[in-house]
Amino acid sequence: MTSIKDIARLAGVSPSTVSRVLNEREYVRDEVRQRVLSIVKEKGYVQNNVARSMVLKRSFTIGVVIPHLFNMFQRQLFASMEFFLEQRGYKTQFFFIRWSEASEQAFLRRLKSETLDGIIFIHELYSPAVYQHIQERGLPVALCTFEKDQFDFPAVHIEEEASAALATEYLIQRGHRNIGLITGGHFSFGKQREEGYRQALKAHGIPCNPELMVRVPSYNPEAGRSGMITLLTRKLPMTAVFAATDELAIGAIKALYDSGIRVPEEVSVIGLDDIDISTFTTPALTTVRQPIFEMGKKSADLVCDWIARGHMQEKVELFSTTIVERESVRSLA
Amino acid sequence: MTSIKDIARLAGVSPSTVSRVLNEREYVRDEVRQRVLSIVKEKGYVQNNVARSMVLKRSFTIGVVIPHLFNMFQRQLFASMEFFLEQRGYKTQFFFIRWSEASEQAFLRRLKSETLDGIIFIHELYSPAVYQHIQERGLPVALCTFEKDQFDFPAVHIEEEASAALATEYLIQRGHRNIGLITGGHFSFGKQREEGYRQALKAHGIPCNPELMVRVPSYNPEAGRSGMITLLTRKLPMTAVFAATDELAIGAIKALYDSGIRVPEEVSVIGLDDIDISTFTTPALTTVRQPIFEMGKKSADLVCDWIARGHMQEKVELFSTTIVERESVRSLA
DNA sequence: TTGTACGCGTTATCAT
DNA sequence: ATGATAACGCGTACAA
Repeated sequence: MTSIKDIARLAGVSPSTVSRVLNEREYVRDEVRQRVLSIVKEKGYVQNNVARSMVLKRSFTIGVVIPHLFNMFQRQLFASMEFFLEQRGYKTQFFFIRWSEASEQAFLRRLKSETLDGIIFIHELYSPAVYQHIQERGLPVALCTFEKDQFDFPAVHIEEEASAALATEYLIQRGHRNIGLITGGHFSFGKQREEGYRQALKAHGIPCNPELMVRVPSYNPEAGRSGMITLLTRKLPMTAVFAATDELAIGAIKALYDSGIRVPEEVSVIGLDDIDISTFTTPALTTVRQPIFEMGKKSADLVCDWIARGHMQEKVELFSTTIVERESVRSLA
Repeated sequence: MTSIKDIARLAGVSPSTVSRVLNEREYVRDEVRQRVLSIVKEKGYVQNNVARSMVLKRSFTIGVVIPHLFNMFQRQLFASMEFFLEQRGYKTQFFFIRWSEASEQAFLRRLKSETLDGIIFIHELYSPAVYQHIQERGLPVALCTFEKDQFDFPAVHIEEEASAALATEYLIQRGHRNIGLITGGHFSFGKQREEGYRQALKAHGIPCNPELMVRVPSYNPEAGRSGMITLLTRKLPMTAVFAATDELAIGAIKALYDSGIRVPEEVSVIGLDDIDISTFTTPALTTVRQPIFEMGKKSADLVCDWIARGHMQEKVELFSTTIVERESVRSLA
């Protein structure tokens, strides 16, 4: 590969001058600049990033931590991040984490050996070791979709409880009283959304029936299906279900369909997230919209601004959510 | 950050010795090795990858090129790749490409400045410049889901035409004669699948009606919906539709549902890919299964073996496909 | 078995 | 305005 020295030699200047031209530094005689540039172009020379980040101690790379089996919501989130990160001149390096202590350990090792300029988490880690390392290293960071109270990291997410309450309330206002819940045990938001559901019920004087609630081990359609089957076998009166995520809702609708129960005529279903595919389910899913795109942008901004200014700014950025009315909820008028 | 020199000093040895210990090189006195190792552990020292790849001219990183708005099929594919790549000790670096000449150019520039050990394409580029660069550089490469005849690169994909013919044939065998097609114009596979559809029709003496075929600009559900609407407005007799991808099929089913046409009672729909979500549509999608997981593994193997052996091995790995019978196709008995 | 010296490609500092 | 030199952290000949 041709290096900066080759270019310097061919242009009859020193490597420093070439470097100055390439990085648009200081004053270089225009004639010299043109000469260098033309040779660069002719030779198709490009700076070696490895060498650059070695001396600069920067990699122009932001890490994004995401579950290995990321769902469609996270997929949209990180597409958004990658977009804005690139706009600001950063590359994105993904770290896929599996659901195990070992995987988190391995990640920490990798993190230490990597030269990152910043990092964004779309995935809540359990072991605090990683967060500790980041804090000690002073690495610019942003948490997306959750918070970590023990650490003073900026976070962007929605008002989880209020959003879940919004969904539940929507059901209540349409006359539903026997409302099921499908949520997950992992991650903060699963419990927070359950809490929102409880609050909405309570606010309307509806008793909270534990038999109407299930916690599934994951947040994907398969889990939603099994959760709904569980609810169904309990044979309780139930006219509506709030699924803590859209993917859960999709699985729930499927279970209903397989049992010959019509949605929304017999049972209404509402989700939370508003992922792309929710427009395309039959019936189309009524849900609560997280501003995914904006949240991705905000996360990117948080980290990039931190890097640019040299210090952290805001602590928490809360996004509000809105109901998206489609076809999966019926009014019990 | 603590460097190899710090460890050396603390252990009372030279940096080279530490390096030898870390890389399990040659003979190092066991006592010395233990001492070094314990200090490494104590200090939580990890090698600096940037410096390593600078001197080694290797990065232990495989690039994966993927469309910026990758679909669920590609998502599963690259999850599989990342899994196997990691198993073989490689990191994965993603390159998201947008649908434009400029994006491909930008990618080429990045590619040149990056130190990659190999690269996998899940996305067909138009400009040959990138392929040329890779060939000249002798970079180990694998193409996944397509081939590039002009270049001698190993490729893994399914028998596109045969698979499309399989889907069409499945419809024909169930008594369908007026079979619509929704496919896309971009990428080789769109045309190949169209060709398979034509062949199957021809093999059964069914005339190919251009009015029954639409080409949409993308392969996602939204495109599938608009494609189906187009077909519907032509008001031709049509009892079944072959959608070139599952996502297209999902959109097509949606359009049918919105028009009050029941699937499969009035119109049958078959897809191709068998992505995860296809189990959860209503009705569940009958489709042709690509062995996504295995294809991801094979792509990873192709590149890793090339690196290990120093030269390319197989040229093309063809995977066969199978029908997955679910609920979206009806027999016209 | 271990240490010394050099080089990888680049940028920053300091001369000139 | 430009060049020489050192430095980044590591691996590897080669010397000891």
